[in-house]
Amino acid sequence: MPFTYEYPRPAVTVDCVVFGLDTEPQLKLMVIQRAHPPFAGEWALPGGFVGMDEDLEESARRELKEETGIDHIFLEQLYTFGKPGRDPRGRTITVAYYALINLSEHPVTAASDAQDARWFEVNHLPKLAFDHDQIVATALQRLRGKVRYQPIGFELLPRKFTLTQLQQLYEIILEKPLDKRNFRRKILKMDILVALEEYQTGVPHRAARLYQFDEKKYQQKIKAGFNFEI
Amino acid sequence: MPFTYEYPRPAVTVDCVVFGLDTEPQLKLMVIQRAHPPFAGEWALPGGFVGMDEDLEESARRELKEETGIDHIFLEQLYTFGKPGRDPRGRTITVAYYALINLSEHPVTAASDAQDARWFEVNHLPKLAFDHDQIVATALQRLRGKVRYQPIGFELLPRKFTLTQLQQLYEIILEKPLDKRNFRRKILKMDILVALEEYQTGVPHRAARLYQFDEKKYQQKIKAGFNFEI
DNA sequence: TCAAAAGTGTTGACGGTACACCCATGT
DNA sequence: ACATGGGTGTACCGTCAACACTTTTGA
Repeated sequence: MPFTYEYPRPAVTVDCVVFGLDTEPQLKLMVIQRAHPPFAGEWALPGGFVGMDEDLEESARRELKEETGIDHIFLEQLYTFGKPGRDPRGRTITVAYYALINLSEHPVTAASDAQDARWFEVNHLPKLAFDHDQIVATALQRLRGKVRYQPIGFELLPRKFTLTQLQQLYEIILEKPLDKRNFRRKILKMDILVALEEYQTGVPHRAARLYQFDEKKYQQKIKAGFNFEI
Repeated sequence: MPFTYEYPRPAVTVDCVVFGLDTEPQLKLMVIQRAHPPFAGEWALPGGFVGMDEDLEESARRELKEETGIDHIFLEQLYTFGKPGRDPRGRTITVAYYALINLSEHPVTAASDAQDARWFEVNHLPKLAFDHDQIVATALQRLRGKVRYQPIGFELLPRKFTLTQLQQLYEIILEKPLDKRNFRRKILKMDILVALEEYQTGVPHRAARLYQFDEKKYQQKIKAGFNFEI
């Protein structure tokens, strides 16, 4: 191999901040219990070393699948953390990703490097290994910022959802109440949802209409200069 | 060292996308001519390998200083690129940063690994080494997105500037004309600029008033819920 | 029939946009 | 005096925020 670089290298890992929305409704975070040192037995973000022939995102998806069973979800690069000393094994740089998932449609199974994989309410997280607290804080900040300008909130809901579910999602993430009538008017006016001829079932009150996010229509509108904003 | 990880590791580099605003006015990009293989003699972003005991941002600032003489500027992490094959020397992951600078206040001097360091108009860039075209494209996208919601544009101007300069800055970055009266009203209404009792000099027409960005006031307003938006 | 959430309109305030002329200065 | 950019106000329209009651359904 030409021009090979012969100096010591940092190790490179990926970590995944996976947010899920529970039915209560609450914003939750997926954490695993580490099976191996360092920090064996402690809670941490799913993640691991990047393979030599693996793209970064591919790596993140693989680790997530191996450690939690979660697959095929919205995943985006978040930030790269590399402060010397953040890993007791020696210099380690981690490329963090964040993911959004609908809790009810994705059962979780601990596997491989993890003894256990569990959802925790984001406001009641256990102490996390490494600098994972900081990574989660960064991810939350990103989520709060991004959810207002891009329609990523739908990733947290089931494919068919009610307007009240959607509103609660924004209320939880943005941590402030929204006006029902104004919210509905605004979101429907965007014309990126399809109203289904289907309704909630099993609720002890009037059943709400179900909606779906129309990705195609959204992409068309984007091209025409449309700006999503809550 | 406990738990040392003994598998092969990717190399890790940093690269800097440095934007500058010229007086013409034009948005420019700093590129260097590589002194060493691979791609010796070709144009590329300033950057290099991360030291084993160096934080990532520190590393980016060091490389920038070494290769271009530029120092003490606005610099933020952009994105991490790690597709296998992006560097002919073998697996290399690069953490890209972007920087904003006022051209007139920062003279440039090629040094160290670089034979030459130069500003190119962003719409007329030479072919760049590695995947640096893609990194620049990502940085431009980020700049266009961010400049509207955060007062980072001031980093591109001299400390004292006219409202017309500020407007032109936004017109160049956002690639669309803005209405003079509306722009002025909007920016002054924000109350984050201080109007100086100083004026342009050496212009063959009425001299414009100079303004300064008031960082302190801005931070105060942010805490009080203010949102910057152009 | 009661409890619980679904669904629906109007008004007033504010901010955005469009638009044209006089002023100050240096040559 | 002329050329060049500096600097200013108003009217219209659309969007946002505030606000309360009736309807539907299951228990």
